[in-house]
Amino acid sequence: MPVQKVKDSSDLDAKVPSHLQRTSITSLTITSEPSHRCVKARVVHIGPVISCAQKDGIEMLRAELKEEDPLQRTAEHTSINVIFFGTLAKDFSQSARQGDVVLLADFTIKKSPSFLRDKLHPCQLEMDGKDDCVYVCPSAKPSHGPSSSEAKYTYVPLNNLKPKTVVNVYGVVTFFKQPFPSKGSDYCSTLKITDQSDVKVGCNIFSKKLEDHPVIFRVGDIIRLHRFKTEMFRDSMSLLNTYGWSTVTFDGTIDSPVVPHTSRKLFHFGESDIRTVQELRQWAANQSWISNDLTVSLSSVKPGMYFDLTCQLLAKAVMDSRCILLKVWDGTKCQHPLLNVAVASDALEGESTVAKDRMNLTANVLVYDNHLEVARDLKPGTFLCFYNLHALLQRAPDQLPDQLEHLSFHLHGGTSYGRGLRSLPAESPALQSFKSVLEKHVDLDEYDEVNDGTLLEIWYTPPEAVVLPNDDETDAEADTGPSYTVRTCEHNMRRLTLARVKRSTSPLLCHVRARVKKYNPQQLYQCLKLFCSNCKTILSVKARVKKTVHRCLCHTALGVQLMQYRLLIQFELEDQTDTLEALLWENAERFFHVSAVDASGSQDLQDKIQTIMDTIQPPDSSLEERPWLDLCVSVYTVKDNDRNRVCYQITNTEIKEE
DNA sequence: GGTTAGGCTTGG
Repeated sequence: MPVQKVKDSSDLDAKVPSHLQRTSITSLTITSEPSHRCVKARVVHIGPVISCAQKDGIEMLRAELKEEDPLQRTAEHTSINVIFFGTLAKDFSQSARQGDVVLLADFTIKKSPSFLRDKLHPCQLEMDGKDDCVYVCPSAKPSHGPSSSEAKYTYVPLNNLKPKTVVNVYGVVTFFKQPFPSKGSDYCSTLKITDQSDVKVGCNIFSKKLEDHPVIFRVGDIIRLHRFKTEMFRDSMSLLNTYGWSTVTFDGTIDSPVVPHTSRKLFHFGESDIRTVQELRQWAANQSWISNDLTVSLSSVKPGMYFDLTCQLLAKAVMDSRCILLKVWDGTKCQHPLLNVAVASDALEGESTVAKDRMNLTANVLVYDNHLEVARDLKPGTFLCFYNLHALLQRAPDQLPDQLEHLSFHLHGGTSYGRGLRSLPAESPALQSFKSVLEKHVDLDEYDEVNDGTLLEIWYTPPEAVVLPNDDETDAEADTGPSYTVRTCEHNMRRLTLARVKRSTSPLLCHVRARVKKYNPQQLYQCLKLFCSNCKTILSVKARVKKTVHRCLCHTALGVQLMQYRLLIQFELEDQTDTLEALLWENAERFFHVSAVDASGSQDLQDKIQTIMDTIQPPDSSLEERPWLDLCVSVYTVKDNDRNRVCYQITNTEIKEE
């Protein structure tokens, strides 16, 4: 069945076959039974028809749909990808436009392979065209508000405003501040707008409710104001919201769908609004102030600059009561070395940025004072925009005076020059070009990076170590009972307590007797890693990823690198005196008598590792019930953000096999 | 039934 067009959104509802139940995008899961369901949603993006090499050259098209149900619009996962195959792809490409509302049924639900990257929806819909049902309602017929009885709203051009009147106006935003707390009881939005009359009018909006403030992403966005009061201020006309006020905003991009944004459940929106928005877009595109775009990518940022940055949040950490660190990237490489702000891994929320740090892709943004209110609620993965971000050269701690200074980013306190930040919805038109840049980094995303950034920094093979001479403070109290492990080294040393090991200086090789308090990762399949011996990148292996090559991160001339399977476990050891975190890395295969590459393909070998771990640390066991382990431990130092850091690694030790 | 802000940088 080809794609069918209908005239009105209500006609779509009439097309719903009686046996089908309308489902919200939000509630779709991989286990949803699709045969009785249909979705109605707005098309926010249509990709090109492409030929899919993996599927015998069949044509396919990706479209992005957004929830239309107003009750669901604030929920999570309101947007979803739909893949059309075969003739349906071509049909859809010819029949549907961005902004149209579509009704889909008889789709299949698959896991979305791009979810980690686009954060849209864990599932995607697939339609192969055989019996599928696709209805399209063009956006020229608005789906909001009364469609038949168009109420008459009069919009006053900005050069015709008279003082002390209540008016409706349309304008293009030339300046804006994100809502900020006023000294009174409300949040305040401050903007300046203009129209074809070229008169600029200041506008203040006061409301206690943040969600009622207009959502403005950039200069050039278009805003409609209803019931605003005019008043003279410093010889110019200005506008202030008054009883019954409302605002609706639109993206300013020419030829993008005219999609109204407002928190109001009911609002008027008709053909004339679409025309007005299109005319304002056309006019503004030729104005000099619109090309004065402050949006800059990391690749072109210069020291000292104030600029707007569209980016994605990778990780965050509270620094103190007046400062939050946001680690972000925009997929472009900065020309200046970027400052890395060191944070304890347990204070960091979000993914490890170590691989991106190494490629000079991670910008560390320090967000201060009044901006904390917004920054606090941001979740890693969110797309966001900083306004009036300040790029500053800074010396890293411990950095020598003759070394290159690093670029840091500060969102200073206050709202001067529109300083602020806000999250962007994943389908925002402001993000479309940005997302295509991120696509180029898909090779980074195909793997989960190791969650704990501290592990990544400790890939070094421990250096040749000093063997500590005999020491009086051996662990006399330690159980002299059997050990579950055996040391394979030939050092003849007495044991040290963990407390003594911690006080020692590196490099050092020593023997300890300890129990395992806990270990990471708890899900043992996650201990299997892919390791690039060239650039020292460690990647987690997802079960379905079979690729063992990657684009090497430090030596681009070497190109694609083969990665090796490795095992990596972090132990927390304990004896009577202290606890100690020690890695099992270089010695892991010998420790378990299992090769990592074999384990990658064998459930039996993975089970063997699990059995060993269950013996070392029986589930739900008390510390006393756990066996003692005789271990040889290497104490060594790594550079961690220009600081020396002492690490411990289990070496020369194997599990005893009966 | 109506204060707040009414753009205009810089510290950390």
